[in-house]
Amino acid sequence: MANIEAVAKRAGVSVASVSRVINGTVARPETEAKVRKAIAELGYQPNSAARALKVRQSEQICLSFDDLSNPAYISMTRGVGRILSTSKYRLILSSASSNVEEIVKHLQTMGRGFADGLIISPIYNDPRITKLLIDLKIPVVLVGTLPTGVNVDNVYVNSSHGIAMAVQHLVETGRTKIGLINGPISTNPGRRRREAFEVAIIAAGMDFAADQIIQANTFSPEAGYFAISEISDLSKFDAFICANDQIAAGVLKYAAENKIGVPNDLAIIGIDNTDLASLLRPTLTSVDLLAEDRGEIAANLMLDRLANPDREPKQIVVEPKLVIRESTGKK
Amino acid sequence: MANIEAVAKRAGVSVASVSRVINGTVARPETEAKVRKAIAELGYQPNSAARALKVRQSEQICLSFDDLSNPAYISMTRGVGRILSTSKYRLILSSASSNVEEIVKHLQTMGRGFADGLIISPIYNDPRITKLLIDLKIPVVLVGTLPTGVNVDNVYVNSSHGIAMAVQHLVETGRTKIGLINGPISTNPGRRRREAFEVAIIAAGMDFAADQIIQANTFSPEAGYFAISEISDLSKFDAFICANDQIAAGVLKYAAENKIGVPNDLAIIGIDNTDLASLLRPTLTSVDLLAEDRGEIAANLMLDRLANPDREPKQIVVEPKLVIRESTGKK
DNA sequence: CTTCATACTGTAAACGATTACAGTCAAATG
DNA sequence: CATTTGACTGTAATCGTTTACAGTATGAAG
Repeated sequence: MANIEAVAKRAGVSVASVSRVINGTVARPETEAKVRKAIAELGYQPNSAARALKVRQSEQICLSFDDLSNPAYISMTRGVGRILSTSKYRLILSSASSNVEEIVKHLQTMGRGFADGLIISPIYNDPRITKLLIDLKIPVVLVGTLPTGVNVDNVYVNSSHGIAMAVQHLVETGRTKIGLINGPISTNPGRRRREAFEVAIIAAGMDFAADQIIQANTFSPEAGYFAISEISDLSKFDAFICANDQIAAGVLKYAAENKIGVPNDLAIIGIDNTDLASLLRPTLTSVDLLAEDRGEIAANLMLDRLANPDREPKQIVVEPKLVIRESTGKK
Repeated sequence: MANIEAVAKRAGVSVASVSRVINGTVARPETEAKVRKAIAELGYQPNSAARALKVRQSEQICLSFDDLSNPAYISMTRGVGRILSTSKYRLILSSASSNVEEIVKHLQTMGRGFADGLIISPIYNDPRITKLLIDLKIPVVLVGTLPTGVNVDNVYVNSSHGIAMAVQHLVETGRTKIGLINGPISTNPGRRRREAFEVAIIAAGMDFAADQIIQANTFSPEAGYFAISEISDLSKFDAFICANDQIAAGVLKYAAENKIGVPNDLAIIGIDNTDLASLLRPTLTSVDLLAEDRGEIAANLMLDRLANPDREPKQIVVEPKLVIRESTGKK
């Protein structure tokens, strides 16, 4: 593999001149020509690791989240990508899927010279990740609930408000027996949705009982389908709020297969307002948590922080929107 | 920022010993203890770029594709991730979305020391990408149609066969006026689907006319919806094969909104057999192109190539499966 | 013709790790 | 007690860049 010295020798110039040509600083046209010729002849490609080592920058920003299958994160990625593409930074994605240890190792590597910044949206509240976020020497932007002790730029959505809007909408359309089909309680979103639901139900003047909450064990359609199929007496409910659109899709599927009328017998609300919502039949009322916007905001926070490393960490909160569709028509 | 020398000094040992402790080679227990203490006190984290420079390995594999919104690529990513997680390599994703120049720059950087291998599934047949694939000094595995002149490991799916199966299935269920709602003809999949469709129609003993093919301008539900809405006389068709499930979802949406009975008036077949297929109403018959399997195969090819850099490039072909659901019931 | 500014160019020292090789020291052996 | 062995440890070279600084050549000005 050719290195810069080989190019310099072949072109009959110094390594400094080669470097300058590559990086677009001053050089006499004929010097530049010689260098470019040598580069072409040797098929030379500068070594990024060496450059990163020397200039202490990789010009990469790492975006990390846990669930690639969740369209909300894909939207977030799109938002981040849009902003970053206007900057000199490249976006690289690191999706864990596997165990926490691996993602920690991965992020550490990133933090040690392979990335200049980390945007992370962890769904599990794992102490190893918290520690990592504290120890990391590169700027971090966290999307979601900030763990205690972590003092970094943060953007989160007021999802409690979203759930309150959903409950209120159901009440207004005549529902009195509202359930929550939640995602895993071990996740941040799962925990928050549970809390918010209880608060919202009580605020709406209804009684809250623990069995109004059904746990799905992932945020997937299959889990939603299975969760509703396990309910012994469906007549106890006339509406479900689902922890995300994916779960809601599974619930709708179950309803379709079991001739449960939606919205007549059962109103369904999803969360995230992903593309799915308008494709399903009936179309799905959903609380838009503005994942793409949050991605954009996170990326902007990162760029701002990179340009201005010493400013105080900021917290930005996004207000959700309720998008009403067919799945919550009047009873 | 602490470096290895600072740790060595603090621990009262040499840099070599520190390095050995970090990398798990021989060291006396008390030496190791001193080093670990110093590392902890200084919050030292080894610099990955320096390591990558010296050992000429980043232990990262880059997966690159053009359309993050397409669930098929997400499945592929899952397949790649599953295999890679059993190896020492980390997976990093690079999704272009933006212009070709940027992705080329990104991939070049990867190829220059930030990644040890590149798995790429390009949908556009751009000469700059072709050139990149030829010039790149790291192993490449290409998923999809191999451009001429590129001689790398390759996995592709026999999508023509998939389309032939779809046509045949439609014929068997009594359809005689079959259309193709294709994706952009400027993409590899778009071009191949068009060709395969024509061949399959003729092979089925029917006449082929150019106006049987409708172009959607992306592979998205919106594009599918728009494409079908632009057809002046829908009665010319009793079945559509759609270039992917996303487009099919848009078509189904149009059908639902316009009281077109599926499958009675119109049979619909998607391609990719994504999660969407079983969530839509009616459920969607779809040609499974086994994206996840292709991802696994690509990752295995990469690992094999990394272990064995001199072997001849392999080509692996995957056979699609037709998954029949409600959207293609008998007329 | 000398002097000086201008415009490049080259030398060499980093950046932060890994590792071949040589050195040290204690215990085991003769 | 001298020698050998084995187990660590340290020195210094190296990976491929960038860049401060010094050097050189050219033309303009005096």
